[in-house]
Amino acid sequence: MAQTHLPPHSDACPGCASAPEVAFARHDHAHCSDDVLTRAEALLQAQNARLTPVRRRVLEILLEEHRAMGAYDVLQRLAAEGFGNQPPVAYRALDFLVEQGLAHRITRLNAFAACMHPGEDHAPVFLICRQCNHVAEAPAAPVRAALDDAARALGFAVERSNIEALGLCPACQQAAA
Amino acid sequence: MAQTHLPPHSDACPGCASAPEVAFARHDHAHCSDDVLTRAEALLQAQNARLTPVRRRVLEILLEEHRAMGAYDVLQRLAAEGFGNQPPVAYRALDFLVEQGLAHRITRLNAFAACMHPGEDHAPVFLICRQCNHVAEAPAAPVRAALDDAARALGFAVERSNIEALGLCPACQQAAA
DNA sequence: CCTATGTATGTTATAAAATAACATGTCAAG
DNA sequence: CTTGACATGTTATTTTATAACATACATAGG
Repeated sequence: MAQTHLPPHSDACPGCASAPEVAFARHDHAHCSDDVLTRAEALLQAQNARLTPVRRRVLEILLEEHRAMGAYDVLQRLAAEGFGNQPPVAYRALDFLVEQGLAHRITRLNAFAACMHPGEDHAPVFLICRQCNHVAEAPAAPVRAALDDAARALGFAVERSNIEALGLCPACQQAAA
Repeated sequence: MAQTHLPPHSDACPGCASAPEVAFARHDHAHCSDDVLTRAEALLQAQNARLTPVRRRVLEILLEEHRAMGAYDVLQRLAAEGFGNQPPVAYRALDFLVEQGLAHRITRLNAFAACMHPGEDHAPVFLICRQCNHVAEAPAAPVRAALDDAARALGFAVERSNIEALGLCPACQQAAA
């Protein structure tokens, strides 16, 4: 996949940055969304793919909510805005976004989340708090590298990966102690 | 979780060993199953958990088939053998086995597979061939280590992880070329 | 300009996966 | 034996996902 040469999103957004202390913290992230949308448009143009109204709206919804959402949650919002109200409408848009690397599927939760680093070559690693259900996307280049090594040793060529960890986020660890 | 001090299964089973060339190869693996069952009994005793008939049979089925199976596939076999034929029967046994580390859930496939290394401290890494649908469980200590590092950097404590890679197995790569 | 073609959306219907809630059975400690 | 904890069985329903087909919409070639 063609990589763009924009600076990574995390460089520009203090809220979404991969700095340890904020990934699980609340923050105003309106401009993260704008940034991602701009990048998304550039990426899709490069792919000759179209960011149609439904697709765009789904991406916006995921960005606004800034959390993992089920397909039916997304669908409900779409329907409320005059788009189709049948499951395939949501699934098609979500699948498209995942296909294009603009969103991730979190299989453990049967849910989807906007990718905060579109266009950057990265393997998504999701940290899911079993207590509060918050999800953070962790920087994962080393994990992906280790995975590729392990796969290569078996002659297996990795195309896509899902790495999901279940555990306790910092806040819930404190609450537990 | 208490670790036993049995030698790892892979040391004893040439077929299931983590050696690169065999993980994706067919092999007679009857004795792998026996071995795993023996280990499972020991592990459960240590946990004060019971390997009841349904649970044992489910584990045997997963071992016999040596592939990822959907809950309803397992259920069908259970029903044919006189056990209950409603979904909860299968799900409960499968959930129990996962809980005890005797089976893994492969969320991408909505499927379950017997763990070939019960009792050893390991993170399961699954390599799923998108062509032939075969699944291999790869040795993954380094991947797990990288994941723990990434999580620790965010203050997140990993308890369980699912690492799944989609791609092409050696055979299907050859077929494609 | 138009119309053929591919692509996207809308809709109906159904399949597949998972769980809630409750009834029944089993087994071992007191 | 009986009580309590745990396991299984069963009914019903919810949640997630896709198949199949109809309609619209953009755009490249005539």
